[in-house]
Amino acid sequence: MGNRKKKILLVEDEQSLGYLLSEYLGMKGFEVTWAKDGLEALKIIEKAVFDIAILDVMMPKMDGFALAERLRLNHSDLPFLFLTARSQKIDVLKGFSLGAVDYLKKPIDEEELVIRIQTLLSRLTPVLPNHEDDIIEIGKYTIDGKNQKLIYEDNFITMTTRETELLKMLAANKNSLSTHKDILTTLWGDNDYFNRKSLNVFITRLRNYLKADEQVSIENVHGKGFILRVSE
Amino acid sequence: MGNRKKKILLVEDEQSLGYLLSEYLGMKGFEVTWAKDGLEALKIIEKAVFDIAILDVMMPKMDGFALAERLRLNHSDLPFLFLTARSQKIDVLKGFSLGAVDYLKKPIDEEELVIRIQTLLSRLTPVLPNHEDDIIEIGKYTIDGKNQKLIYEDNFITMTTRETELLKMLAANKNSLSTHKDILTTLWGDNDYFNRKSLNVFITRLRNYLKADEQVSIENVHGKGFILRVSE
DNA sequence: AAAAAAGATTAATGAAAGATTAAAATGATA
DNA sequence: TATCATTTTAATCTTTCATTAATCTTTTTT
Repeated sequence: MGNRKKKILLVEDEQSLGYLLSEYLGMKGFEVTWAKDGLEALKIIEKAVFDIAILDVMMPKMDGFALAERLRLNHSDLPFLFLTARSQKIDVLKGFSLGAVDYLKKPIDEEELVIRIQTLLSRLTPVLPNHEDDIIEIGKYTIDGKNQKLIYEDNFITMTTRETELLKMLAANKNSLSTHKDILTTLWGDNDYFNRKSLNVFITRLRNYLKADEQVSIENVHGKGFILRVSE
Repeated sequence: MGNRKKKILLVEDEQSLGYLLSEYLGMKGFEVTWAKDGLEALKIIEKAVFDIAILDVMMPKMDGFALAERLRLNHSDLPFLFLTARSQKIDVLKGFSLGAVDYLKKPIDEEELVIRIQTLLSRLTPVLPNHEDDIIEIGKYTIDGKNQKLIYEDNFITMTTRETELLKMLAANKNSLSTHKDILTTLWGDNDYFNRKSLNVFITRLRNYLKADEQVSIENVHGKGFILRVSE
């Protein structure tokens, strides 16, 4: 049965540590793919299946948390563990709430890392059917995330990838604020002037899709972000 | 090795067609035995070994299907092909499920018949195992995975291995996304640029096969994969 | 109330993905 | 080895979609 090489996605911006870890883990019989930042990781993950991901928390642009959030949205079945230099309680909690399965503080003890990975992999193996349906109900709408459909009564619209991600993110905390910053770092990987403009375009498009049910609307909080409002 | 004359059992009640075919096939180097009905065929088959049988579906007393069933029971290694004037979907499917290797509609094109017999004889040598039926219904189509046939009303297409695998995979989760990644890793074993191009070619071919029933279509989800949609 | 900032809307653009057809390579058979 | 079916690669055309741009509206600040 599961005797193939386990695949690890390592996301680490720091050259020396990344190299060290990928070499060491490779030596230990894992198949390691090393991504230098969150965006690269997302691209890689579209093309291959991994058993576990190791994420550095501190990275430029899309940090470990933002990446984890993104992973939760699209690849909810991939377990991950965090590497962190910081070690405040708040960070740890946030990580676990995002679905982290473990936490390791830098400097890394390579042997311990391998042991943790192995126990995690063995523990997690039977947890495969975590492959939720990815369905969210919003008023009279149903968001089918997997198929990128927005279903209303007997009809459906095929949404683009960005539209789907954005709507899912808004829906995930409906009736409460999704800040520009959160949305942009999670979905775009970077919070700048142009991406914010882009976000506005998508908000307009979603509003269009959602206008059949007047119980549902996307509300702007000036200077802060957006709220997907569902009154019932 | 097999350079002896191939033996054909022709079961055909109609005098003129039976005569014509046995003469023609004899001329083409086959050794033909002509039985005028199912019962006679059974008697003959007790005494001699044949390479292939050609059965008319419409015969008095024991029709082609009944005979095929009987052959299955006693001589499961004898491949047969049907001749039929009728051409309802149920017939075609029933024939394949009985183990038919091909189907020919009357009026018979003798040359085509010879070609089909020859290819069947060469192809069928190792095909003995009579495993599961492997039948999937998609709209008005029936996918016969075992025989790699796509059946639509009175017609069928013989698909290639890849075509069949791909269609089966799409059909296995119809109306829901099959990602590039899944398809390519499962069917091609590797998810790269060229295989994806190859996949596109097969999608085009399948779309062609499927265009007779407009309830059935293969939908693209940009950047993600394909959905075999069946609207009903 | 005027000016400035943020947001909304519609349209234009360019790069990437997909579709299609044909040609070449591969692999099995005779 | 030549042949035939099948798959892959190539070349070309079309569509899709995120972004950018341009313009208009609303909100906030002064």
